[in-house]
Amino acid sequence: MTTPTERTPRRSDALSRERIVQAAIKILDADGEQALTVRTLTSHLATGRGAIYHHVSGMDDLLAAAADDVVCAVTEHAADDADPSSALRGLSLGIFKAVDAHPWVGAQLAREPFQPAVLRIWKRIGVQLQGLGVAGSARSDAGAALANYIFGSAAQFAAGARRTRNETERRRYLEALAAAWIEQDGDQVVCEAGAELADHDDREQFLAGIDIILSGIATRVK
Amino acid sequence: MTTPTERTPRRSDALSRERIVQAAIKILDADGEQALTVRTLTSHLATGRGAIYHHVSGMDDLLAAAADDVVCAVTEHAADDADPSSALRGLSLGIFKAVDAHPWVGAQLAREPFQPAVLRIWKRIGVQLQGLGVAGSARSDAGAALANYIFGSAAQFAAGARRTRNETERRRYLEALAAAWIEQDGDQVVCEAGAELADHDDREQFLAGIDIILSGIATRVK
DNA sequence: AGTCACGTTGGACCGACGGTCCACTGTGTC
DNA sequence: GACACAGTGGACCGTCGGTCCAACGTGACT
Repeated sequence: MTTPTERTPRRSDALSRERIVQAAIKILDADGEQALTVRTLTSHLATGRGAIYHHVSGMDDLLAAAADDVVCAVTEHAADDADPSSALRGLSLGIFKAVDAHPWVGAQLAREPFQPAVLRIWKRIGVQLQGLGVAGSARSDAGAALANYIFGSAAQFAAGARRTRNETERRRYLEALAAAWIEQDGDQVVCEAGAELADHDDREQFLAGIDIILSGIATRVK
Repeated sequence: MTTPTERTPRRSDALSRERIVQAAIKILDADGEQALTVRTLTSHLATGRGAIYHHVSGMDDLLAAAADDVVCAVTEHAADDADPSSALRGLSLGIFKAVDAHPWVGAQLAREPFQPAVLRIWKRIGVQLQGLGVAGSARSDAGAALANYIFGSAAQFAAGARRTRNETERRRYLEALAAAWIEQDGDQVVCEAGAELADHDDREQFLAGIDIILSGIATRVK
């Protein structure tokens, strides 16, 4: 018979949602996305399968929570004092660094539109756009342009990082790719793009894209 | 003993890579991404499992080929005669329609950076940017801005379509989502964004984003 | 016309996955 | 000291992608 008295939450050590999420992040960072299974997780936590499902509803929930944890660290520390454009650049760079350090976050951001991590980013963008004087549906449009560009880029970086783990491996991979690409399509544009592929810097290119979008927004707010 | 003579490719009917890809597209369109398994595929084709792997290296290969088939129809029919900006808008709209009709393509485009379908899009964008007078690393930057925005948007649409299959269901879902969002964060920006969420038109917003990026590119080419 | 090599087929089989279920345990409450 | 129950962990389930291999039948060669 359930008494109407307060139920104490029992002991606070041992398993908890927070500990599970942290363990998941550790596995994801160390061995990548495909390494995170319920089995590896339970073995890291030295527990059984069922216990985990008392704190987390499933893999989707866990991945969303892990991504939110990483993104939260970025958005919280984002500077508000700078002017809105700088703040948006800073936010973007922060997300880039986070995805660079945790490639699985990039894939996760593109996977599910209304997960906490994504909403967090939308909100930060929205606040800064307001500071920029953009409002109404123009703000939605501008926010979507920035957010979807960021998510798209993040997904591409994540997929790239999944293939190559260090810089020389990456360069070799891109060169081979460009060569194969040029071979099967000798178009001039393809040749030029292939030539630049191996040389380009992901970070610089990503930030250049942010600047392009900010310029485009600026031309409409006047 | 392998004779040095030409080997004829045997009969041309029966199973083929093309037939397998078409069957996969039919399944993906009818029942979504998670419905495409090697088992459903073999049952649709009335064959066994091993036969499929003689024509397709695995699920990744199959999904990439299916996406390429859809994207190819878009890029081939894209108009070249219009001015570059219109051509880029037309290409974007074509991709939007394709993703709208085949949501799984959106998820696939964001999954793997150097699959054929993605390269096809990159190339079309590159060609039109050249027509716009953008060259060198500026073209890479501008192309990345457009492409990653498109891929990010496509992934978000795909995920949205995965949840809701008709318009009223979609509206109800978005309204519930906006309400939940506003409830847990009463910020003014969040409230306004939530209010606009249910009303906005994906297609218009997507095209507005393209225009923003094109404006941004235009300010740099002068 | 007879033989035979080999590309093709399809089903048995494998290990691993996410998730459910339930008997047990150890703790805080009465 | 007895009890109730949140928390735990391992057995178990169905399904997945992928491999393997014996059987088949076509087209090429003699």
